Amino acid sequence: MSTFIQTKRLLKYRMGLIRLKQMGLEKVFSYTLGKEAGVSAELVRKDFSNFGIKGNRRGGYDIDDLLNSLEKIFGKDRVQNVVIMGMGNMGKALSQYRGFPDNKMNIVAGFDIDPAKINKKFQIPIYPVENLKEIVDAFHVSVAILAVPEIAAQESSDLLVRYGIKGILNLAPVLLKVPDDVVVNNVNLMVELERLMYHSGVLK
Amino acid sequence: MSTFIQTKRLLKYRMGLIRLKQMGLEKVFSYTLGKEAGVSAELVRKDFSNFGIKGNRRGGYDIDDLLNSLEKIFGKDRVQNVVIMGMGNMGKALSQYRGFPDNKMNIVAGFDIDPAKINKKFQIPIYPVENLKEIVDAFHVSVAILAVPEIAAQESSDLLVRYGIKGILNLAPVLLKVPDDVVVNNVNLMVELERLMYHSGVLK
DNA sequence: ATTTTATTGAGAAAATTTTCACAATAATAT
DNA sequence: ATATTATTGTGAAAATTTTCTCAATAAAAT
Ligand SMILES: NC(=O)c1ccc[n+]([C@@H]2O[C@H](COP(=O)([O-])OP(=O)(O)OC[C@H]3O[C@@H](n4cnc5c(N)ncnc54)[C@H](O)[C@@H]3O)[C@@H](O)[C@H]2O)c1
Ligand SMILES: NC(=O)c1ccc[n+]([C@@H]2O[C@H](COP(=O)([O-])OP(=O)(O)OC[C@H]3O[C@@H](n4cnc5c(N)ncnc54)[C@H](O)[C@@H]3O)[C@@H](O)[C@H]2O)c1
Repeated sequence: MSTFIQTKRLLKYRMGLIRLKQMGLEKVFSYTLGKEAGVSAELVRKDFSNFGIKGNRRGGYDIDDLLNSLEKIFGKDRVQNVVIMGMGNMGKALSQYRGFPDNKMNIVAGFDIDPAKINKKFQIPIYPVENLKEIVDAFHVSVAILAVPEIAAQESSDLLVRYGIKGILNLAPVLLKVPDDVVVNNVNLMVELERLMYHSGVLK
Repeated sequence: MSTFIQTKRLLKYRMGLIRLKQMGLEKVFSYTLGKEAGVSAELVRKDFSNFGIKGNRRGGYDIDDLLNSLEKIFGKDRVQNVVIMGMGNMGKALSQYRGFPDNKMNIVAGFDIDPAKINKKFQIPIYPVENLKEIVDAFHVSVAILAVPEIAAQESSDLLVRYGIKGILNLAPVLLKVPDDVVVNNVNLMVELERLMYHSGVLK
């Protein structure tokens, strides 16, 4: 029913709705929102229907109602604490991203094994990995962003799992072995760039 | 036939094969590679079959042969030049990523409208956007990474398209309007983190 | 009030993706 | 040499996702 791919679209609708609302709109039709999110109108309606979200026949959907429904589904009523493992180029960039706090995702701390990276006055505090348990417990963190080098990814993942992390956004180009109750979402920017080259026909 | 989703898997196989080769292996079975890439053995075989890649019945696949086939498909015989538009946190992090040159993707330049960002001695040269055409022509660039703020994304995209870019890896959380002959690959890290939270059940 | 119109909601159909099942066959064992 | 075994390759089946269709219906027009 609620597949991995569907949630991606729902979150895109949410983004689109926020944008449309900022533009002063109050109502939206499946067709409009579909265009905003790059999806067919039928699929927009089917997605909402699957999640029990109702519109008004002929009237379209009320943007505020839709946003409320979506924000209930995606827990936007509560701030979610997140940690970053590996404060190199990627980790640092992500730690400064305004989009996260704007969306109730609060990066509480970064961790690194490199002593030179620790305690550098930064957007967020950076600790040695020894402090992981302490912070995870104190802030009730259950989600982490993994931004360590490929070679260290599995061992870092094991550490995160040991201290109770249940979701890992993995930026390292490796498949992590985790227990069944832990979810990994892999984002591989190299693969995305390679795919783009292939599909844009520049490799011919 | 060659869908968007399939290329993602092929590139994961490629990554897995490189890793297995580094570990000293010379042959691989669909089952092994599938485990490495998080895919069923049948699907591995079907994917290869669809792209006309052959193994040896009972003997499995020869890793070097497979890599050759894949590198032919993904043009790894030639270096591809890429530019980055927007040299803020994200753009800078990406410009320093070793993985790109290691995979024959050569980041030739970054562009920014902020004068303070220009010509700072950096991994790669950073130019004002006025120099875009010149660099794109000189280096025959057809693919760009877009890392400007959401508000500037469409206008930057228009500029890239005007000067002949055919593929855009878009990190900004907006859907770009581009002509039919231009391909956009959207990577939205916020959506990926939100999705992870949803699917790891931490929002309940 | 009644008719017309635009849009949702959902079941059915189509398309796509994944798995199943097994014949073909190459390597190994007897 | 022959039999056994493991693995590929691929059509067929199953599952999933997307599109098609159209009845239901709320808003707007008459
Ligand atoms: N930089 C990019 O643009 C980019 C793009 C795509 C993917 N990635 C991937 O993201 C990951 C991070 O890339 P990066 O460029 O930030 O690398 P980086 O080398 O700049 O940073 C890695 C950081 O991790 C730390 N680290 C190493 N081992 C650790 C451990 N066991 N525990 C905690 N910290 C540890 C290092 O000290 C360093 O600070 C890599 O896996 C890379 O492949 C990066
Ligand atoms: N930083 C992150 O971790 C992160 C994560 C996810 C998504 N993103 C997205 O990536 C994009 C870049 O994020 P960032 O954090 O690097 O932002 P940033 O503000 O650090 O950098 C943006 C850069 O773009 C430049 N710029 C602005 N308008 C421009 C224009 N018209 N032409 C050329 N350059 C221009 C700015 O001068 C700045 O240097 C944003 O769209 C953001 O939403 C960033």
